[in-house]
Amino acid sequence: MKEEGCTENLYGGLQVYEDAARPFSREERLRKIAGPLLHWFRASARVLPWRTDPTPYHVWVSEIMLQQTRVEAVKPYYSRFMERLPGIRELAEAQEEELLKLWEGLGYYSRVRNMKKAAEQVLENWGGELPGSAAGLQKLPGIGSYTAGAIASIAFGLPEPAVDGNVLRVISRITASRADIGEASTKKAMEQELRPVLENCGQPGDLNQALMELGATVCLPNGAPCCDSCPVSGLCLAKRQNLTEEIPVKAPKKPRKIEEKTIFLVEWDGAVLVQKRPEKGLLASLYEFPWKAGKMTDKDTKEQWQAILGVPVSVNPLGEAKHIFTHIEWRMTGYAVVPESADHIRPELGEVLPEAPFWASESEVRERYSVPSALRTYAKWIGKVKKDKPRSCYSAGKQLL
DNA sequence: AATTCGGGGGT
DNA sequence: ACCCCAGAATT
Repeated sequence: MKEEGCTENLYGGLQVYEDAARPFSREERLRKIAGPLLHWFRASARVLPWRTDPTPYHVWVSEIMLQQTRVEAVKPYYSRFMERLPGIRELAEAQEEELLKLWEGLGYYSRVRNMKKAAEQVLENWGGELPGSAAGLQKLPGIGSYTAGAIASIAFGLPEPAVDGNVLRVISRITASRADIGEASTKKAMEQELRPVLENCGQPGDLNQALMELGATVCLPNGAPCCDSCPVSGLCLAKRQNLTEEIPVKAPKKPRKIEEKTIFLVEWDGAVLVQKRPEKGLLASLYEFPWKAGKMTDKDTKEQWQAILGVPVSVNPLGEAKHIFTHIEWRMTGYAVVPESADHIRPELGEVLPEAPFWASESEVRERYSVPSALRTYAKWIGKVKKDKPRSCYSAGKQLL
């Protein structure tokens, strides 16, 4: 019977079985997965942009982008990034604003800020080349135990573990471990267990990638593995004991905080008001539209902006939007605000608003300023709000004409 | 040991 | 809704 949600490419290569009467020890089991996994990986590895020429820089950039991010999402970002910043020096010398624009939409923006810092340190302390050891790599900002192991093994051929979410799931299932994969101690123990396996496999970079590739394409999460396609199913204790639904074990996460906000798209003469977010915290240093906590009415909005700008304004509703972060949920209400008169408009808003919003053209917002995806629903209205249209043109964020 | 960092796709 | 993702830094 075909496994639900799986493709039908059954694995027909090298497979290892064990005598049920004399099961392998935990150590033996892990040692024996290397051969089949390497064989499988060479035959079926996905072709990925960062695999064609795995220099330390290429592997580094790809691994940072891939942190908590799917391969498919990374591909276009990686290509554009490499085109613009082909080496460590270019990265170190790039402006933060341009880096954030290259990262726009990818999320976890401290990743790219840390990468610039690390590039500066590499020029300063390592002669412009990434350190060739896991310990040296891990001293750099943004490189933790996983990424250090990934670069060390893939780019330098060193037998270092690279334990990510995929590997935690794959190894937990193969060994039928019920240890909570959310615990740091579980990850640490797994890294130590994998060391001798990597030291004896001959191709540590490929084995690390094979473990991840297996997790991403075959040993899928949420109790939906494709065991018929798995090169190590004969060695997998979770499969034999029918525990693939139960393993891996992970503690539940706490609920999100809900924040209500009202977003203002203030447009005048082909420009829109934007402001820079604080340098620390959520979406640090990205650009946003002026906003206020809570859900405001159009009447409140009109009064507020007439007071701020010093001229009469018209207000059109842009509808509601929701954006879900890992730990916060924004529930937004948007309004387009358009001054009725171009005369006597207050040009410098830093005097009246602490966030100091400024006027930016539509093309500047598109090409220069990094705006978080959370605001995409409202950003797409830039340049489409015409004050000569009657307000009935807009209803619940949808253009009726 | 917990919390804080984004965003998107699959179920 | 809830899950997860080639995690790391900070508290």
